Amino acid sequence: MPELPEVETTKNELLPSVAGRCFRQVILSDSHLVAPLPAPEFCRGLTGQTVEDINRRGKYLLFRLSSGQYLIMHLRMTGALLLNPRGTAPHTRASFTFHDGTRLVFNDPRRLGKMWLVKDAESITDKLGPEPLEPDFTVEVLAQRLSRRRIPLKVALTDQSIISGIGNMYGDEILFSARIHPLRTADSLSAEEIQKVHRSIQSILRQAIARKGASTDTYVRPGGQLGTAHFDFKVAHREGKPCPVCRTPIERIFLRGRGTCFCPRCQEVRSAPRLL
DNA sequence: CTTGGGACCTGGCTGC
DNA sequence: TGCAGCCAGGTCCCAA
Repeated sequence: MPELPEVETTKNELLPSVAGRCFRQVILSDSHLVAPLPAPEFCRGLTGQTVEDINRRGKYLLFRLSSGQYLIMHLRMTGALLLNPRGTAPHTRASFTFHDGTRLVFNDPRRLGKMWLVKDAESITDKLGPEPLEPDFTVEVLAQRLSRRRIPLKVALTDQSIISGIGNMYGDEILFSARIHPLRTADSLSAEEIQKVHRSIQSILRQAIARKGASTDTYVRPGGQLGTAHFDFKVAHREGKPCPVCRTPIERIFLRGRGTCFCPRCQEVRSAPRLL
C-alpha cells in the first residue's frame, strides 16, 4: 500500500521525465476518479498545461501546473503511476500523453485512488499533520501532537491529521523499532519513549525511501521495478512468523478494523496501559 | 472527546 | 473444478 516512502519514490522517479512537459492528451477511463470537475472538464482543463514541479505532501502527489493550478493525486490502496508502460496495463484508469510523446498512466485495480484539479492545493491538504521528515518535525512537535490523546499509539501514528504519511505497515514497523506496544495510549508515553518513537519514525521512513518503497502488494515504481523495503520488515505482514529479535511468534490484533502486527515480548505493555 | 461500523472497491485466497 | 464469501486498508462519514 502506498505510504510516504512509496509516494516519495514515485515523485522522485517521475520528476525527471515529467517536469517541464506539457499535457497533449488526457484520457480518463474511470470518471469517478476525478474531482471536483466532471471528467470532460478535467481533461480539457489539463490539456495544454505544463508541469512545473512535483511535490509530495503526506501521501498526496502535487503536480504544480503552469496556470498555477494543481493536479493532485492520491494512490490510496492499489494505485500506481507508470511511465511509458509496455502494452496496455490491465487496470488503466487514466492516461496522460505529453507533447514529447512521454506517457504517464494511472493504474489502479481497486479504483480507490483519486485525482483533483484545483486552484489551491491547500483545499485538499489543509487537514494534514506535519511532515515527519521535515526539519521542523522535532521531538517537541511530536510530544505536543500526541499529548492529551487517549487513543492507541498505533491509531495516532496513522492518523493523517496528527502526522502525515504513515500508514498501517510503517506504523507497525515504527512501533516495533521503538519497542512500544501498539495499544499504549498516545498520552501515556514518557519523554524517553517519545524520543524513541521520533527516532523510529525517521529511521524507518528514511530506510524505506532508500529501498524505494515496499512492494508487498501492487506497488511498483514508475519504471515498473519493485521496491525492496518489505525485505526489512520485522513485524508488518509477518503474523505467526518468529520475531527476528526474540523468536516469539508475531501477533496480529485489530484496531479500528485494521490489522496490527507486533511482537508481544519485545513490545510488552509496561506502564499505564489503560486500554488492557 | 472517543470508538465502532459501514461505505467505497476488486483481485486473490479459502473452504466447501 | 467451481463458486460463494471473505479479506486487504486509505479515507471519509455517521451513530453512539
